[in-house]
Amino acid sequence: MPSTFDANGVRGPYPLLPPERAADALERELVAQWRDEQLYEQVQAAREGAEPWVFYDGPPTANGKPGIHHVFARAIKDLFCRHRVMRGHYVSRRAGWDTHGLPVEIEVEKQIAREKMARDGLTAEQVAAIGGKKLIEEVGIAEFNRRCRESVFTYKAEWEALMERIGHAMDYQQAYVTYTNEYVESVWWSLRTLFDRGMLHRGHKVVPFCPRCGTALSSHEVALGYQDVSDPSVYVALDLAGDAAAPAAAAGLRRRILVWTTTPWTLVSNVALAVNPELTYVEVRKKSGQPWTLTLAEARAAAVLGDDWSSRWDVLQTVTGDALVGQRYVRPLDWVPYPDEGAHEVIVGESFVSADDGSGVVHMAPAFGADDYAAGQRHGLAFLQPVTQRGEFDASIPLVGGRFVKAVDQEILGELERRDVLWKASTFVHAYPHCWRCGTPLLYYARSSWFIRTTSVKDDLVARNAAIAWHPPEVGAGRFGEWLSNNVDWAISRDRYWGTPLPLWVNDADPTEVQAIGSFAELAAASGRALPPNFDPHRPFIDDYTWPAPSGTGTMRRTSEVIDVWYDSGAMPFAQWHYPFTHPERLAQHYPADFIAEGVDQTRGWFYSLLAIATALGDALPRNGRAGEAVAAPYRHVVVNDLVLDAKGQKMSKSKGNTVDPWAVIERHGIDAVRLFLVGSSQVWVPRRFDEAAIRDTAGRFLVTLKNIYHGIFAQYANFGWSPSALDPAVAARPPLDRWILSRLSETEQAVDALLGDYDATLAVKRLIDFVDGDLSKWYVRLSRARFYEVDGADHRAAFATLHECLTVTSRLLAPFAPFVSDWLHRALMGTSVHLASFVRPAATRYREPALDAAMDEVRTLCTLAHAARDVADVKVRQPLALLRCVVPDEHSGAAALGGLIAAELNVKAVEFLGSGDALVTLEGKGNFRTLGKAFGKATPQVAALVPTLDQGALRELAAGREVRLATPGLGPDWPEVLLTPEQVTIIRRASGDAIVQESGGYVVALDPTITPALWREGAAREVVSRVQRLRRETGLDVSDRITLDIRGGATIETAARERRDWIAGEVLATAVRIGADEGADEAGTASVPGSTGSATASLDDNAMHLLIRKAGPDDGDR
RNA sequence: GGGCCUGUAGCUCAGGUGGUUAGAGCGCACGCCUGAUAAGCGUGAGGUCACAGGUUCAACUCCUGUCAGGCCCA
Repeated sequence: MPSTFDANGVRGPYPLLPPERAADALERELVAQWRDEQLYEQVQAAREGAEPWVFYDGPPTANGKPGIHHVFARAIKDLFCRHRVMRGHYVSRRAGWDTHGLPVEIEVEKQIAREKMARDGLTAEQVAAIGGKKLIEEVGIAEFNRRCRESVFTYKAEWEALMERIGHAMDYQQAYVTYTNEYVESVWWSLRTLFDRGMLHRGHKVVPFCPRCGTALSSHEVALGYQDVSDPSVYVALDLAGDAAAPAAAAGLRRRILVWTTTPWTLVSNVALAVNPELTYVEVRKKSGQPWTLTLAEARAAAVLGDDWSSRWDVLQTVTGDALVGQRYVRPLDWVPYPDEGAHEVIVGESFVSADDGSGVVHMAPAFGADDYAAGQRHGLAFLQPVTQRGEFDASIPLVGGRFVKAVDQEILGELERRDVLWKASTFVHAYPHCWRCGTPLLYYARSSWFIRTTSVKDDLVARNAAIAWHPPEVGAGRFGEWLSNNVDWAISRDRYWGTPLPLWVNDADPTEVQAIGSFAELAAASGRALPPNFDPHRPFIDDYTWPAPSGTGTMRRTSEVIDVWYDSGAMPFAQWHYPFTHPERLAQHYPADFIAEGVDQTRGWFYSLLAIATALGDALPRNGRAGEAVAAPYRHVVVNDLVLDAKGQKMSKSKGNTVDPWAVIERHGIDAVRLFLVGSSQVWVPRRFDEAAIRDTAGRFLVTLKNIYHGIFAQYANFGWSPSALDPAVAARPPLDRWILSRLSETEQAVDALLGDYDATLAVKRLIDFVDGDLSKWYVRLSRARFYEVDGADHRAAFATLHECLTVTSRLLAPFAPFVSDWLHRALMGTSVHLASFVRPAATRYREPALDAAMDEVRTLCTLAHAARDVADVKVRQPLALLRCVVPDEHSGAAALGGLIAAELNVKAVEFLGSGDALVTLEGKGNFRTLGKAFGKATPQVAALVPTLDQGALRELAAGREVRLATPGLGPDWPEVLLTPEQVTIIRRASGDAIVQESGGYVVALDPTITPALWREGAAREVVSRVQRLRRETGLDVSDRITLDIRGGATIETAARERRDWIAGEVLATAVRIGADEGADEAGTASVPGSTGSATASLDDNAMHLLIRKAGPDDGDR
């Protein structure tokens, strides 16, 4: 039965997995197989009706190629979903696509620009000068949006192919798409709900603005674009006016105040200066007697004027900031006339002014800074806005009119110099936000925008966040929590084209009259027009829907903006189900999520938009509590992963050219190894280096070991006739080694399951690798190898049954991390897909024997010491020795019962365990600081120092568990004597006698290194076997081929060989063993079949030996 | 400048309610094994646990500060 061949030429019931088989090829076959048998659908069907476990997939934008960091994030999502499925849950895994927004528009805009260059013969610079918005409006919004809709799925096929290749089990067939009418309608419903609750309002705010894209950016978008740039650092000294009482003024000196800015172009719009009322300011004059003074913060003097400033400057006056408030000054540039309203050229007090940089005096341009704008509101300052939305100065401005503000630093500086107000100009490098798509430096710019009043639910946001289990917790409590507590209203409108249109209609005669439309039906009713069958809610079509204002005057027209794409993705919990329009019960079944996982860069992105929208909507969503009533979060657990860096620890970026092509990496290592490496190398929330050498050395090696165990130990021998059957001994009847590995297996199974339940994938991987490598491969298989060479007999069956169980359970534990090789293994062993299996076995079938685990640990420690002793003795393991004596800290541990394993592993004839009472043992005492410290406090070191002085009698008492009284003369009157308990003293037993001793942590071995002539002969016989086995391999024989063997050598060798002739024959599968010339050995080289003979000469302790093997023909028969 | 994280062997990382000799893998050296073989195994050498103070009988671990790196935000 075992030597049958199947259609693929594979022998036996267990398919072979040769180590040279490339992981990539094996995985690709499984990809195809899974597709053919619709494995994902099978898995989902098998769990239909089971307790749901809800997962949300953060939708990616498919207009860029997926990178290795996507593989990382998806490996995390996938593994927890797979684990929960195998745990018995129904896990819906609906993919989604984020399809709106600037990223899409930018791509299409680039196409349009390229086409225009080609068509009109323009250069890139000429096209860029036209500006994005003009370019788009030239082709028309309808055409532009049509192309956006097309472009958004440019890389959809590649995404889907990669996701399939990496084994990301997700439903891509029914993916939700944010641009669909259903999705948009749900988003409208939510916005109308917020509008009705008074949470949607129009405001005027300073926002980060991209002049090229012509749009404001959300804070999460700003976060994406910080770059280190060199900017001007400019000090201007402005003339102070008034205050004739000042000493310098009385002395007729010109008085100036020093102001620092990094944006000289905003000086054009300067209307005020701000000082901190609490800070101390000084007015200084050069000792060399120039006719002018400077005023600045005292704390900044050294930094601005030099560390030795006090030796070169006199302080004329020291005042606090509030004394400066209200004083007048002369603005640096007078190009922009003041409006009728608002104060100007005045010093105001503001607490945000710090003494950490600059001069302690800040210039205020309310149109160009959030702080400035707020100060402008507080102090009623004038508002100068000489800059267009394209970031260019109005044409009416002298010198710089029509120029981009960031490009005219030199002109401005020159003008300041001419006007004699420039004090000092240099440059400095700092992080400045840039447009995350086009790289243009952002401007802070006051403009009108629509906001969600998230500040009104701030407490609720914080409370709901507290209900989220963050992995790691510090992201939720720190990074995210800190930020939430400083929440500002969410600016959701964008002056763009390809996005969900903001469903607000405003009366063109009275902007305070606003209507929110919450569904397509409402739109039809309000506009009095039936919607066409091919209704498209996007621009520009939606803008055609207008109607007479309900108030009687004017026309309701849609406000022109679209919404922030983060709102789209944050609305996915309900919008993916077209809530509340279709099957509203579906949302209740899928809300809230049990689990989401994304990169840390989503903290202010999707993590926030999900929470903000859910909180703002409150009880408009099912199972979401009432606003203000902290009960629920839209996701219960979130696993946050950090960046994937390159091998040198550098951030990956296209510009550095150090990005990794996932396909190439997968081809080299297989995705299983890549996934294991990404998840297992360190906690996922720590940035990790992507190092291919490390993949090979860790995950790759682990998988090779696992395949070796299956192929090299299990399958090729099991195919001689073993398969699970009733003939296999019951677990309790198997040898200790088998029971031990099964006990370790059960412990690993429980640990991995618990760790995954606790969202700790990294530790789970490490536990599993430790089991396979440390316990199964390095110990169980190595010590059991000989048991796999036969398939009959109880011991052999026990070994096969044990290893079969270990491999089967291991494949299940591995399935969430390495879904391919685990599935291959499970199918090979059980005939079924691992992904349909249960993650853990029923508790009753998990064998545990903790005492055996502990005893085996001791045995392994003793073996380590014994190996070290053999090293010291310089006797190789092949040479048998007579005796090894062992001592363990607890003489009643179970290690002694496993002495046979030590004897076999160390090749010694006998292993003895010595107890405290043994004459060969001397005891040593050592203080146990942990227990001594509790009892003796400050006297601990003195008492501990006395412990080693205890005599053998006292130590034997302690070893027997009795207390000992100890006189302590040096300890003073408080401690004339102490009572030592056994817990306070660690007893170390040392074997003594004529032996090589190794000791560690209370474990001692003593090896007798004597090699008697009888032991030498036994060693020589083993040497012969070893040489013959090597010859067999070199000759290319199969493991089951029979041979004939000729041995010739000195008398000692031949005597040793004759003594163990039958044993040698059995070990090397020899049908005949001839020893010495008198037995008529053939001469080497007479073989007729090439490759079937081999010979070798070796020497053993100066005794030469000649070996000749010959493949036995069918005629040789058994002897 | 603020928030969060990190700093342990040449490299990648564990760990510890404070307690005796701080661990693993890789790499390195030496050796073993030879029916897992373009495999397997063992032993060993490598560390003032970033630095400085403090608390304590005892600090790599707790506290404070400093330095360096990372991420996020100003």
